[in-house]
Amino acid sequence: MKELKLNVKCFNLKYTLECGQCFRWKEVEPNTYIGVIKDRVLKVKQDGNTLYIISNKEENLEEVATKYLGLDKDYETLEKRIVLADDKVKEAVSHTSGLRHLSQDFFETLISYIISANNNIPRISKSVNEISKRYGTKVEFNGQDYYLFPTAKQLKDVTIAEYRDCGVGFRDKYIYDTVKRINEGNINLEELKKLDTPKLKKELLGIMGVGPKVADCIMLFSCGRQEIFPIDVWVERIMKRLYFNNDEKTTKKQIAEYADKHFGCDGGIIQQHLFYNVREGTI
DNA sequence: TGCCAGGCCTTCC
DNA sequence: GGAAGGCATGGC
Repeated sequence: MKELKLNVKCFNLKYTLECGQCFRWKEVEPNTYIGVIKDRVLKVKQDGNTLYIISNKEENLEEVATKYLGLDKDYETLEKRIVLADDKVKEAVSHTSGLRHLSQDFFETLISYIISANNNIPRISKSVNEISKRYGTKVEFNGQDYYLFPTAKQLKDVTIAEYRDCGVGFRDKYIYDTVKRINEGNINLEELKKLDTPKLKKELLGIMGVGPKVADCIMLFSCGRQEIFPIDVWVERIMKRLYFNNDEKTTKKQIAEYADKHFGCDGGIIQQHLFYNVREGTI
């Protein structure tokens, strides 16, 4: 098995994989993670400015890993720019420098974030893994079995009750309906991805179980819309504390407007730093 | 035990 | 258009 070695700058594997944007990575040794992405298993280790990557599938590995991990983007310039936003952002970024957005699969992200509604990260992770194990393609890596996230086609005959058995709770019917519509051609993800952001959001909001926050996460994490600033309970809390004098009456709309005005096209990554830090208790 | 989690849907004004 | 209530389930 050939090992890919990549030189990186302004990249932190731990922050990138543990910031809550993805659900299928597991730390197996210090600074070493195994995860399943669209079509393969990756084992990634970071040692300083070097990433060591092996996979069950070596075809296009460098290209796939580079794109997935966001290594084709200039985060040095980005971070230098976002810390100028204000001292609160600067403080947050000082704890989590090197955190990047991944470029994740659209369908997997859609289903995962439908599951995320009023849920917690460990349980989301558990459900996504269970769906993969039951319905996804099995692949072998280092003598162990892993499962790709299933395609819509592979989920064609799955019933609402079977989703429920995967631990998704009341979101079972939303997943069922979404998969059904995709398989009927009623929703075409490839076409959606080409839409401009307002149109894309409108289409996503037409999917059962997808509201404003879930739509935002999908657009940010799998459609490359970097300016999107998702507001969940954690971000709402920290934004109120940092920018609205802890005023309980502050609305999500006010927070969204503030983020748009002050963070602009960098809203997405700033949100991610705030989210990670507030959960860790570092801001 | 009761509250909370990367909220959304339905119902009712 | 906005407010209130319900919702599965595991962790604390």
